[in-house]
Amino acid sequence: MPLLLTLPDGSTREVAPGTLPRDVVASIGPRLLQAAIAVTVDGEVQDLQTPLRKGGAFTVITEKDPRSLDVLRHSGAHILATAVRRLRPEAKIGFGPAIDDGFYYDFEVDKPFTPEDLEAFEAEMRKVAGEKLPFVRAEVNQIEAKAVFSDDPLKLERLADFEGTDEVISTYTDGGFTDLCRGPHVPDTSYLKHFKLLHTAGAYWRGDEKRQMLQRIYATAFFKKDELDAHLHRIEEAKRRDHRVVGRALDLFQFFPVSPGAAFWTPRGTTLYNAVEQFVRERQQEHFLEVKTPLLYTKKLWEQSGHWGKYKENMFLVLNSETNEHDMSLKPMNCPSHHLFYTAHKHSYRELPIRYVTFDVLHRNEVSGALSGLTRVRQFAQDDCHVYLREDQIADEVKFLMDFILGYYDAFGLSATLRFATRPPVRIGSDELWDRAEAALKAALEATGRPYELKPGDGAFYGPKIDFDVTDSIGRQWQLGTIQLDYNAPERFDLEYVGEDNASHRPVVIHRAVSGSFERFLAILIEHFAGAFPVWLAPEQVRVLPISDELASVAQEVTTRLRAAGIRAQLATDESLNYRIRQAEVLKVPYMAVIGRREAEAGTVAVRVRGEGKKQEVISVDSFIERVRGEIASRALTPASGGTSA
RNA sequence: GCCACAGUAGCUCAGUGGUAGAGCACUCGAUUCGUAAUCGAGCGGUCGUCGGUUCAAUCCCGACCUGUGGCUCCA
Repeated sequence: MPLLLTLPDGSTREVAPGTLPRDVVASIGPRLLQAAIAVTVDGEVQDLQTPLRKGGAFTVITEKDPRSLDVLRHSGAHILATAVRRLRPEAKIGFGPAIDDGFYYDFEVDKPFTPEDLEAFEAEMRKVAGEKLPFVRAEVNQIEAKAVFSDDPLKLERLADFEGTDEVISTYTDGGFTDLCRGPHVPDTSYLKHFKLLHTAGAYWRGDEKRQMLQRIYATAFFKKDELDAHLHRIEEAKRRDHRVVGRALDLFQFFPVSPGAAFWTPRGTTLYNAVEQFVRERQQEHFLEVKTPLLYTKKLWEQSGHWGKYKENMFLVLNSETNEHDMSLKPMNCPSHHLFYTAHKHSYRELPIRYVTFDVLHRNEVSGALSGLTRVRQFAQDDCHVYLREDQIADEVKFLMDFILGYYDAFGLSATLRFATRPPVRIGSDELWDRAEAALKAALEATGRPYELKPGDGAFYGPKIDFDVTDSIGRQWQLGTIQLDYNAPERFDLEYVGEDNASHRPVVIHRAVSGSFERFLAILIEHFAGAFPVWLAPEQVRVLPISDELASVAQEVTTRLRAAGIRAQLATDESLNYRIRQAEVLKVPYMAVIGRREAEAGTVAVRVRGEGKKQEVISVDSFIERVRGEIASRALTPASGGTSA
């Protein structure tokens, strides 16, 4: 039976099964063969030397197709392994896939790799690429494969997974190096031209902390030099924006070893923190009920909520010195305390939905290796809300919360992607409850008409959720907000409302966070704006700069007026004018109000905008105040960045 | 938690087996300045902590603490 291939122009080809795509492409045109990286058959990417087994839509993938990059990078991983094996023949090979921004390869070695090793490997890779070694594909059976990889226990283990399946086992060889591999690959090693080894890291074999630690080498590769350069530049840009670096430079927060994973907010940082928190409060004023609840609870509550069983590892337990037992814990979540509030009264169906919100501090005992700046901490606060509602209100409520969340991100110039996460392997509650919860949330999500992605198995242990992944100004994604549907808590806490029928019913609970944790959200904002905050967020909004000391009293008066108008202004009289302008620029103060003799006499200020250099504007103090107040009140995203200047 | 790397003045960093330096910051003095660092002087460190090797340790070794990059986007 010949295979029928349909080309993009609608024409068809009949080829014998086992024909190589290379030959099909060559028959279309030799120039196309030169440009070809791989092909797709019926939507599946395969390389030019894997025999065709089925027909269907046939397209040629060139450098222009983003999918070709994965092929190149996967081949890059093999070339890395080839180079490592030449220099360290004893290295056992693990896995080496393409990943989002490049590729990696895992090795088992006695001596970990040093930075010098990396340089040597990279040089060797350039040699391998220069040798233009073809990637030769072979199909083998179990017995042959075992023989090929007899010295590579990790490969043998992978091989064993295929035992008893009808999976086609294939190997790829470039030069003297053979790897167990599904492909696809570029035709030969010379395709790898623009690449860089980035760093090493430890990685458990198969991600299992009980297995041995392998040495992973991370790298990246591109078809074009300018793309590689752009990528490396993005890495540099991310470093420049790193909230830990910016946070120090702008004096926003610090950490002390005496409280690992818990931030100390400086006066400037606290101002920023409060500005964000106040914004949330204002937005929640109308439809939410803010409460404050204790930080410390008895074990009994956590047993009831299920945390004691499922979440204890992450909780800070408090030792009772009398009984020598851990019978209390700092709260890692707010839900139980909100449930208590709910149960304190009888509720009518007419009251629902009820929305409790809290800004309380939470503690989670993250493992030491997981801590990282403000993005992964042990103490943090959430803009945490629990909604108690009737099942028939789910769709409206999800839409309401979703609009609330998306509007919030919008205020910071952040856009969000929606992800729907379903039941995880470790969970509480019956499958029937999960069926209902997932169906209800999905229906609500689809009723909003917004596009979303699926994350199977990624739900919370008590329910499915919608996650909001936000993209920042340099294209990185962060998971922030969440809407989680919970049918379990109402059971566990015996939550009830009285229905129209005068009978008792179970409400549903929705867990909602918008910022995720404030700590992490502020880290994201710091990086998103590169420290150049819009006026309403800026810790210091205006710096008043008299040109000489004789104008100090006028400048002081202007500063006082600005402050009286609710503007965070500071007067700077030290050193030279140039020096003070530089200080204000470095601290990314949005506005500088310069006052010389002319301004003092005319009752004006020369307004210098952060990042815009000498493009100043002389306006009256009154209109300057008006302008800044207006921008603060509207929470405008001005003055625009300036975040790209060094 | 595990692997690798790092820890020198408040910050950024240089340096050496014979108990340490720079720039900025800070203090003082001079300068009073029209848009990104005025000049000079001074202060400042048990070289993360504890132990070991050594005649001698900030440097070599070990442990600990803290931080940084990671810890399957399955061959």
